[in-house]
Amino acid sequence: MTQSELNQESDREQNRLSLGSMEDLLAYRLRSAQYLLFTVHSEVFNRYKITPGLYGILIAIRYNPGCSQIAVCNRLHIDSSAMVAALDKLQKLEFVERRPSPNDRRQRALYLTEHGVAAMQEIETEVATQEKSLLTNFSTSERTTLMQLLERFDR
Amino acid sequence: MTQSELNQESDREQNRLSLGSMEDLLAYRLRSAQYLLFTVHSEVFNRYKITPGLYGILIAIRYNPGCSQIAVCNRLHIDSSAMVAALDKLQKLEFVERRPSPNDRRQRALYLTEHGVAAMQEIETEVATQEKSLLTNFSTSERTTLMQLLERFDR
DNA sequence: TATTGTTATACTCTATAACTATA
DNA sequence: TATAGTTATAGAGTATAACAATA
Repeated sequence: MTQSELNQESDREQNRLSLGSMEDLLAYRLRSAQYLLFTVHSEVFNRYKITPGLYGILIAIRYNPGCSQIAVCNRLHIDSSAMVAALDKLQKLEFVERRPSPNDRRQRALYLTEHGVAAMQEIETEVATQEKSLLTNFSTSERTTLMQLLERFDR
Repeated sequence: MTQSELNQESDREQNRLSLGSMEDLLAYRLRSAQYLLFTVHSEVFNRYKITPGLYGILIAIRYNPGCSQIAVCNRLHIDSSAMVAALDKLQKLEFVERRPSPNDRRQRALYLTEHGVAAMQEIETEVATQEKSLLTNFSTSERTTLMQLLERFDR
């Protein structure tokens, strides 16, 4: 077996091609860390038949009961036509209600159902627990530093 | 105008519904920061008719000339059938060549074309410049801290 | 006139299964 | 038997334009 064949073998086992300068890119590091979080959380999301995107919508409604669809769209950078399909799904899962808005008859006021509230409490707890266990080898000050640095990219 | 109408008005202007506990989630902060980076880089990617995903593939090939498709798939968590379409695009853009592998006739050895090498030099420079300008209000030590913390999520 | 939500549509991304040629 | 690459296909996500109801 030649040296180049050995390298290929080792690559295959480790799944580790070099990505050169990309490994020093913030965009790559963010994507890479997010991929890990996504993988860890996906089991919970699957169990409740939602996705990270739908989870964001549920959170927005949970903390802003009665908000309009467009408000959620703007906050989460979701297209208004995509929001229709997403809410249809969440309504079918009986997590969300669309009620007529008292202020503006064009708008729908969004609310979690009782079932939605209960499910969200469970999901939020599980997600938070998973994050904590992912951060066990980070000190308290490292965690706050990381969060504070990331917050500075908000907007 | 009532107080609730004022709140709605202010929400609309600021696009700022509260996301409650989600704002303390690492997963949310990562996604949020990544969205900003994605937005900033998208103009460059559009100009070269590529996407962040295709950029990752180009980088992998650039730093591992002659690598197989499956090696890139494994490194970047891309499905092998999706890789076919991605490489078809990159070949049509004349960024990439698929050559027969000398070691294993099942494999294709991937290489950047001359045009691909030139384009990648330009793109990598622009991307790095954009990141630098995004990080202007971070001190040198803040930047290294951020990157080192994020690296610890790598696998 | 402008905005909210909807539909229709199209395009991309992703994932699965079945196939081929090679090992 | 197993692997690399391909095709076909179906599902999800995303974006655009046109529309009805309402402001």
